[in-house]
Formats: sequence, C-alpha cells, structure tokens
Amino acid sequence: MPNEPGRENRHFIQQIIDSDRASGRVPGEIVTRFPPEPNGYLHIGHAKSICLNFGLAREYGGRCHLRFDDTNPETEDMEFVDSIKEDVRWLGYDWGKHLYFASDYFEQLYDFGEKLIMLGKAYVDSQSMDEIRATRGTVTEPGTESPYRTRSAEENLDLFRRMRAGEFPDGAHVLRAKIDMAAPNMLMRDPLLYRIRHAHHYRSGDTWCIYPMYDMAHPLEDAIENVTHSLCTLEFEVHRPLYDWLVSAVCEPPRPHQYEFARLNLDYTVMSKRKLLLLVKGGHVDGWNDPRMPTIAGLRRRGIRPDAIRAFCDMIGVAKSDNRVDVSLLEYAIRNDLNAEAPRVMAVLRPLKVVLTNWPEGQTDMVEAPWWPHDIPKKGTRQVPFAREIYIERSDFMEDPPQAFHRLSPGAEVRLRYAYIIRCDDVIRDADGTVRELRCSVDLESRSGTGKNASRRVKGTIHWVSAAHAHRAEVRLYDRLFSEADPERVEGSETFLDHLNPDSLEIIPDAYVEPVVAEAAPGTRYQFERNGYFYLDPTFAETNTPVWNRIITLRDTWGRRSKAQTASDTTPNRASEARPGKPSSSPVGHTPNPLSGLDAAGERRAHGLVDEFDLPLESAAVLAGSHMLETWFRSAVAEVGPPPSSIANWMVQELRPLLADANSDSDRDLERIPITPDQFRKLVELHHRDVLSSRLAREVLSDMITSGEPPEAIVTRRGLEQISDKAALSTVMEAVLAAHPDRVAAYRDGKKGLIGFFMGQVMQKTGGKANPQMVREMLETELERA
RNA sequence: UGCCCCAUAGCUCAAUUGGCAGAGCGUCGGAUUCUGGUUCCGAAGGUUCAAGGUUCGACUCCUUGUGGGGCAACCA
Repeated sequence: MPNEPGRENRHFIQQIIDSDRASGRVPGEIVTRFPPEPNGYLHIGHAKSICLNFGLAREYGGRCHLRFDDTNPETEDMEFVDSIKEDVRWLGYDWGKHLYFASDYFEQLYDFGEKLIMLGKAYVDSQSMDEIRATRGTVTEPGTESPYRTRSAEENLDLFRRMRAGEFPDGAHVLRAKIDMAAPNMLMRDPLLYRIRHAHHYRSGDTWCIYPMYDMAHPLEDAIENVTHSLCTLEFEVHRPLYDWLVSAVCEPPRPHQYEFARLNLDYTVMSKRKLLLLVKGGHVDGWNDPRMPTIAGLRRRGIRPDAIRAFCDMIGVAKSDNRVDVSLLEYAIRNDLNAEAPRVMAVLRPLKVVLTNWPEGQTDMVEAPWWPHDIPKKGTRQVPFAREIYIERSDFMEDPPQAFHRLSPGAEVRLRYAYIIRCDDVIRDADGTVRELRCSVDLESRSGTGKNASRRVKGTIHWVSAAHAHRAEVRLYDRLFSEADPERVEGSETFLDHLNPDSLEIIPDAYVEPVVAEAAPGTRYQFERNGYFYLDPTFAETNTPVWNRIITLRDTWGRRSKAQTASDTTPNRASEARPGKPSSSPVGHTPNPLSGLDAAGERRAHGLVDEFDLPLESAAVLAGSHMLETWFRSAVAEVGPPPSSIANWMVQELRPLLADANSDSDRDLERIPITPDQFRKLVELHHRDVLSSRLAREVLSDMITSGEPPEAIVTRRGLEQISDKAALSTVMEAVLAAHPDRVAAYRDGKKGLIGFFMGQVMQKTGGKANPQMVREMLETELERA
C-alpha cells in the first residue's frame, strides 16, 4: 500500500524491474513464475509468493507461469497438482496457457548435462554418498577433490549415458558440477546435478531413472521458459552464484535473474509443510482444510474470501528482513473485506429465554429488518417474526452489571434490534441459582420505524430470535491454533505441538438462527449481528444440520477493555520478549579496531602505510586488506599533488563503493576500470584545491568510470566548475527563500532540520555546482535574521 | 568458527537514491451510530542496533562491533 500520498510505494523488486526496463536490460515482456513442488498443500505463505509473482505480471502486462517443480519422484503426486491449481485459481490468478512441468523438460535438462560434460564443467563422481559428504569439508574447512574429478569428457559422457540407460543401481554415480571444492560458499563445492533413482514418477512413469537436482533444474527451467525475474525466498540466496554459474555456462544471453525476498511468518501459526503434515497426521486438526489451518484450503473453508488474502499480501509488503506478522493485520484485512460483503442477520449462540409478559399470547408480529447497516450502500430488507417468547444472548444480561454495561439487567431497558424496547422485571432461577429465564415488559409504542416512541433512545441494542420461529444450527467457533506467538520456539524436549491451543475449536450444537438463515445455500456468508462473520460450511452440505463456521469476530472494544482489566498483569508484554534484531543490552565502552579483519602481515602493511604516508589507521587498514588496492594507491601518490591521506580517503570512501557492481569482488575490479592512478590523483587534486566541491568531484568520478575521460576534460565538457561567487549564490538563495515563505517561518520557529531542504533546493537550482560551505553559511545567517 | 543476508514507531513496511524521518495495522481519546461494528476526526509512540569515520549535510557511503537469520540432503 502506498506509504506516501501521491507517490506510489515501490518495493525493492518493483524497483529492480523498473530499472531493468528503463535501462533496457529487459526490453520485452516481464516473465515471472510460481514454481511449487507438488508434494503438499499451499498455505498463506505461498499466497504471498503467488500474489507477488502473478501480481507483478499483471502490473507490468507480462505473464506468470505456473510450473510444477516435480524433479523428485518419491514425494510428488497428482493430487497435489490439482489442489495447487485450484488454490491459485481461487486466489484470483490465471496462468493462461503457461502451465509447465519440470518433468516435461527432462530430455532438455539431460542434454544440458551432456553439454556441461563436453564443456568440462561437469563430471561423473563414483564416490558413495558418505564419501561425498565427508569430502565436502565444513563451513570452516575446505573440501577435498574427488578422485574421479579428472575423468575425461569421453569417459564422463559414457558413464552419464549409461546412468540414463539404467545400468547402475541407485547411488552408484552422480553428476557433479566442477567448480571449486575450496569455495567458501558450500553450494559451490562441486554441487550434485543428477542422481540415479529407480523410482516411478507420477508423470513420466518409468521413462527415467536419473533425475536432476533442484540446483540443476531450477535455473535451466527458468532459462527455457524465458523467465526474466525468478523470485524465491531468502534461504535460496546462497544458491544464486550457482544459479548464475549454470545459466551462463549453458544458456544464450537473454537470461533470467534470481532475486530473494523474505518468507511470511504469521503469529500463532506454523508454516512449514512438514509441521502442517504433522498436525494432520497426528489428528490435531480435521485435515488439510481444517478451518484453523493456514492452508489456502483451510482459509477457504473457514470462509475467508480471496480478496482479503490479496489485500493482506498487499499490506505486508515485500522486503528482505525476517519478519513475523501480527495477526491483527490479517484480521483487519478479513473484516474490512467482509464488512461490505456479508449481509446482516440475527443469531443467538448461547440462548437465554425471555418472556414478554405484556405481549399477547399467540400473537406474532413481523418486523422489517434491513440486510445492511445504514453506511453500506446496499439495499433490501427481510421480515423477522417477533413473538411472546424470545431468546437473547446470555452474555447480554448481567444481574449485577458494572457502570459501563449498557445491556439488560434487572430494571434496565434495552432495544431489541429492529423491534421493541423491553424492560427486565423479573429473573427466574433454577434450583441451583442459575438464571433460567427473564420476565420483561414491552414498550408497545416503541416499535422500530412505525411506533409512536420509535425514536425513544435507550442505552443498548441487542439481538434476539423468536423462540417459536428460530431454527437450530450448529456453530463452530475457532480460535488461534497455537497459544504461543512463535510456536516453533521451543525449550528442552518440547516440540511445537506442546504449544497447541486446547481451546482452538468450540462447537455449539444448538445455536438459534432467525428463519431466513435456515434457507441459506452452502457457501453463504452472513454477519450474525454483534457476533461476527459466519460461513455456511459447504463440506457439510449433505448433512441435515447446517454448520456455520465463525470466520472472525467483530472488533470488540468492550471485550478488550474488560479482558485487559482482569488479565493485564498476567499477560506478558510482547515488547518485553526478546525479539530478533534487538540487543537486550547495549554494550558500552567498545573501541573499534579497524585492524581486526587483517592477518599479521596485513597489520604490518597497514602500519607501514601509516608511517610512510601519514594515513589514518582506518584508511590504511582498508588499503592493506587488498594487494591490488595498496599497489594502486602507491602509484596514485606523487611528490606534488594532494596529500596521500586525501587520496587514500577518496579511494576508500568514494572509489571503492562505485566499483561494487552486483555480484563481483569490487577490489579486483580496480584493474578493469578505465581510470589511471594519475587521473585519479588529478581528480582528488581538483577537489583539494577547491575547484570542485566533494559533490561535484563525486559526479566527475562516476563519469570517469563510464567515459574513461580525464577529470579536466569532463569538467570542461559538462561545465562543472564550482560556483563560489557570493552574489550569484545570493540570488539563487533569495529566490529559494521567497518561494517557500511557510518553511522559512517554520525554520525560524525552531524546525532547524529544514536547513537540509533549503540546501537541497539551492543545490538543485545550481545543478549541484554551488559551493555548499558558502551556501550553508549564507543560509544560516540569513535565516537567523528574524 | 568460514562465507552470505538482514537491522527505521509495539507489528509490517516507506523515505524521490546523500537534503523536512513517514504510512498502514495496533494502542489511546473524541464525534457519529437502533451492531460496544462501520465511518470520520485527533493523539501518543523514534538515540533509524552501537561506536567511530567521510561529508556543508548521513536512515542512506566507509570501518569495526552487537544481535538475528541462512549455508555442510543423492529434498525443494
């Protein structure tokens, strides 16, 4: 959702796509894909990905593929393919003709395997699984190369073909990429590409006995389909170098790129397929579509509409930081959607009988009740029978109510919604003292709409049903499945199952609904007034008793207040719990050691630079960290010219960040840029002599990197000399101040931060050429003159 | 412990790419209301993880820390 009015808020992937289009990197259609493995049901976390991928395609007029990533024959099934298709469609998205299966690419993927072998980029390894594991090394130690790594291309090809032909048992050989067994990224230590698996695949049957691994299949599938932006979750970040390696090894230029975003975590729920399966298998829920489950099927059966899910996904945004979304956000999306979609009716969940003593026995009145409240622009009414005996909600009566309670109590009056005002005269009790029934008198002139006293106001309005006309219905009340915000956070021998909420389901077999509700078709959504939104569960369509699932309660400021009073001191404050990213105590007195990243030799070099050139230790440490940097620095320094510390400073602070182009080692790029150390020194000199402000010098530097021209040439070509003429600057400044009298006043009123705004304006008006020191001084003296 | 990623209001995210720290949700008030709902109005809430550095100016760039997450399946 837009954060700033008037300016659409673009998340980082949209920004990437925008710039890809602007720069021409992606001239054609934007192509994304949603790539589930058909081995489980989709959940609300997948919904985030679906909304992202299909939403982007819709937004940019591109397309989104639905691709089943079915490369593991042992876990996948057609049942899941069907349910996933249903769920995506239900969410409101359409893949058109772009339905794909990894299993349809097996032949092409195999050809890529042969190609890699021919290129010398892959080999058949005949070590056992254990040997491969053991020689992979650890995160701190490099792995060792397989003895089979040097097999000839011919031998590899022969072996790979025979693997395909079924000559070998499972595990006898694998195809591995030949990359680097010492790579710090474990994924690059000759990752497995193909394994032998004599297993029946639900689509390809027994055609294949070798299957590609994810790292082989996924990037190449993207390339085959001309996907432009391949979006996945954060845990695949470390796979990206491998993705790039593979794609650039065997594919032609228009190539896909992978970007990673944070998966959704929701309070009071679990999201992994494995844990959801455990809930189902263990009988803790009623199946994959239990209305308490975060599965799409569960949300659907709960009665939530797809519009609400999409709105929710819009609200949570897309970013790269781990998150745990507060349920109130989901609840808001659901209520906000249903408010204008669910007609209002009356139902009493926990009945208390009320006899209206002055209402004639046997007389039935029909009152007219609108389907919608006044503030929803929809029309229509229905008739509701009103008679001598009615049911009201047990919780709407209190014998000894607190001050703020404005429902029924002895002697008090309430309005029965759409009907009459009643007064409680008598309370009838059972032998054990519990209230069995109320005797009330009706103000016969107070009938809603038509009565003489229709406009008489009483404090409360409650809902009701006529006892003789009401229908019975089963109602199921759902609460959160877990009692802990983060059920996966366990101690000792606990599992997430220990955090199950025992009260997550309450079945009320004998609620009463007004007659019209009994005619509802399965799948109908109503608001039971003052109780919440309910959904007639279609899975019970066959049975005689209708089952209404409570989708969600109404927002309840009263219940919240009374609960807060009783429970405030026992409920732990969320803020006080340890949260990721928030240090519990801030360390003090720490002095940073710039040398800490260096080995002994590096430290010596750094100190050498300090002694020789009088550099600050920080700059020296950075330069000493890379041989290339240090050499470059030494050749940039000259007898005449700016002090070495300035050159070092500019290298560390300005040059290096400019080199940091996506996925490359910036310090190594130093030799590839068209800037000579001599030219660089001249640039620093221009800044040092105050010909260029730091801002302009930065501008020139980035120009140098792209154009390769010497700094003076760029300055002349673009007319970038700094403006230090007081009169000229004054004119610009006056114009800026005159154009924004309100801000000038605000500044003089104490909002000193506005100096940045004025500076920005002046710099913009002068094309960044104004001498910032002078401008700032002039602005300050001018603005202080009140 | 090696490499990679992340850190802005209670929660989820912005901040025109170095120029006034904002939005939605939540919280608390007020108005409206025949739903203690909705709608409308308002308020509180910030050492931008910390320290140092660069800069006229840093949420943004550099350094070092801290905290959190990911990576050592023939899963995806």
